Amino acid sequence: MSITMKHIAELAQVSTATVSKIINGRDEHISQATREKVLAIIEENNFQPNTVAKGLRIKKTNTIGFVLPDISNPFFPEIARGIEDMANKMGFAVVFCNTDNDAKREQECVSFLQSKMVDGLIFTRSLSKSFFENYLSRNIPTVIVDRNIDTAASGIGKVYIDTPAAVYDMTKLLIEKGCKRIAFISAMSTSSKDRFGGYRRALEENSIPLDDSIVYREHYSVETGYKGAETILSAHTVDGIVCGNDLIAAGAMQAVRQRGLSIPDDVKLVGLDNIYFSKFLYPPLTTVEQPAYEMGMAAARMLINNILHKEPMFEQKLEYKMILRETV
Amino acid sequence: MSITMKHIAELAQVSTATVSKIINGRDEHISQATREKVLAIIEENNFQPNTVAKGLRIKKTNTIGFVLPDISNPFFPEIARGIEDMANKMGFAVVFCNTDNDAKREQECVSFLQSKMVDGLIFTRSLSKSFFENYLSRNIPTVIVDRNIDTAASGIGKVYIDTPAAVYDMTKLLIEKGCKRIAFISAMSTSSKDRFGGYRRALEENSIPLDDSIVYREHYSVETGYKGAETILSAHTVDGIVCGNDLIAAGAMQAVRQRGLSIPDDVKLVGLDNIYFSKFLYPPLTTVEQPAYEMGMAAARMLINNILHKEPMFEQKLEYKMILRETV
DNA sequence: AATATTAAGGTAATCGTTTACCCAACAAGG
DNA sequence: CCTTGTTGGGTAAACGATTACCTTAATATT
Repeated sequence: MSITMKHIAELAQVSTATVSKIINGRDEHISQATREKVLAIIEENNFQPNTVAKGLRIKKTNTIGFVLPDISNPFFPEIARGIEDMANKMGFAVVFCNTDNDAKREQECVSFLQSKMVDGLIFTRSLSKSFFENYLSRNIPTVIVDRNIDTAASGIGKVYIDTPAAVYDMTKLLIEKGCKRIAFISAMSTSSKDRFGGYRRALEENSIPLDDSIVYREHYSVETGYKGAETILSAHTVDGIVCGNDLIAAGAMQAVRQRGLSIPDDVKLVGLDNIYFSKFLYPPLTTVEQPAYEMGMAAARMLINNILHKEPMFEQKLEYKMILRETV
Repeated sequence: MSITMKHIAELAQVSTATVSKIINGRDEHISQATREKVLAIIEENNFQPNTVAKGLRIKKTNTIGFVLPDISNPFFPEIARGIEDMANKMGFAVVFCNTDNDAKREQECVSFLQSKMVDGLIFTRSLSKSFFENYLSRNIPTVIVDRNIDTAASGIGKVYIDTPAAVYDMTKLLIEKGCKRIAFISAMSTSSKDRFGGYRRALEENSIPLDDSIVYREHYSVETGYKGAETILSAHTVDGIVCGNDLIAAGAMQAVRQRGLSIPDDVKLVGLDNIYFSKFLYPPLTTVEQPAYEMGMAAARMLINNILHKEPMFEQKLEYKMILRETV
């Protein structure tokens, strides 16, 4: 039985309208005396307006939803934190929803968040574009982070990093370091402009033939890294491995080491993401830093500016940075 | 301008009361024909009741709040995910709130969550007990996870692990492995029954004198681990280090290695938490697994059972497990 | 002096659901 | 035929805030 505006109004002997006006700064026509009295009573009773009721009334909840595959995947908490911090700074809350990369769950997340009247949505690594196209009709402000999906002038914001270029750079680095036979382990993807594209382009430009038998693609997970490296190394000899992300690199490193091969002498290896733990791998992983926290901030900023001031959405490409450590 | 129950009612030519009853299964007095018609229209229009309005009306939002220090600290996402999964399974949403270990922020988080009418709260590593005592008066169902705080029969639930015992076990392990001079690096804590207690007890029972100059306490962070180990090793020789958590261990391992010392030959080292990356440290870290995910699940289950069925809160101690890897 | 403006604050509808009651029609029992 | 019960559903008041529109009194303008 929490305290409401009505209680405050009674205590101050004014109407709830007056209290509301004071709280929301629409108080040009309220006397200083009344204002102070009401404010004092609010303070005294530790009154906090019910945001649920407010949200219902004004049809704005000052809440945004963040749809992500899995918060326990080490890459996402950084983004999440960036979103949270910026959102909080701008007066918004954020509610998370994990999809586990399942299209149905994703649908449910969106329905759920909409029923909570979120004012906007941030997606990361959204899957089905069919879903997406469908979803677009609902016109709720949306930004996608960390995926350069083709949204054809839809009014959807994007914050991303040119990962194919990063993979290109890393592959080239391996080539410059003398690698002749470079494997690729990453997640499966139907998109043409994904990480694999960067790998292929680097090989092409250096006249190294692409060899499907040393390409392994499954998920962005440690397990994929381990299995991929195992599979490849058991049948082939390679001197370099390009990993789709740091998780994969961690798994691959385990497999390499278990085969008694040394990193970087026998095989050099690069990751992508620079997650928190990459520097503690052994040897410390050479990777590229994706400014995850900044991406989160940028996404939240863009979204909330759109919600609040109708500022238009746009595409924002953030710079990555190669982190040279000891695996090459 | 989203679709509402009123639209559905109009389309079906019934009252909103009827629609509501059907949706909520209070439909003993609704004919099968009407039920089917309404359901079909709901389906067709993809109608989702507005949970904000519902929450306001029934004073239940089916939402719980999770107050934590920092989601980007690798230990928390696991708990968070456990909470989320169990909550979702039981029909609840969870909204997160990061406090950054700041008492004022913590207050704000609670106010914020209360204004969102959350039905219950989960805290982890809450700081100020003064705050806590104060807060208790508001009687909203609460459970604390991962901290054995003394709440004196307050109706607050607890899910925790006997970390002092775990630290005791780990210290003893070091002693059994032949360590004679064992440092301790952890976070500062005023609680008597914290990790330090386990360390001290193990030393006492083995007649090893406690030496304050090889005890370093600051935060649960990599930096603390690094600085602590540096500080201690620059002035003393030790052959074992007990670390308050795996983050600290990771930092300490860096410092040890930088001094040219070998792990585990020159110095043995144990952590606590078994975070995801501990096995990828070099060498893989010996630590104790705290079932973080299970803790999250247990906490959410206890809380929601209390909310839903008034089941009483209780204390739940979860078992830890030593994970023997290669740092001892 | 008559009128217009402004200051200060109140009234009541509204947001989308839920639910305690109410009502009508019909069947069964006495 | 009258009462009672049941079935099928509607009415309207909440929930807690916001806000367009009123009202009243005081002051300013012509």
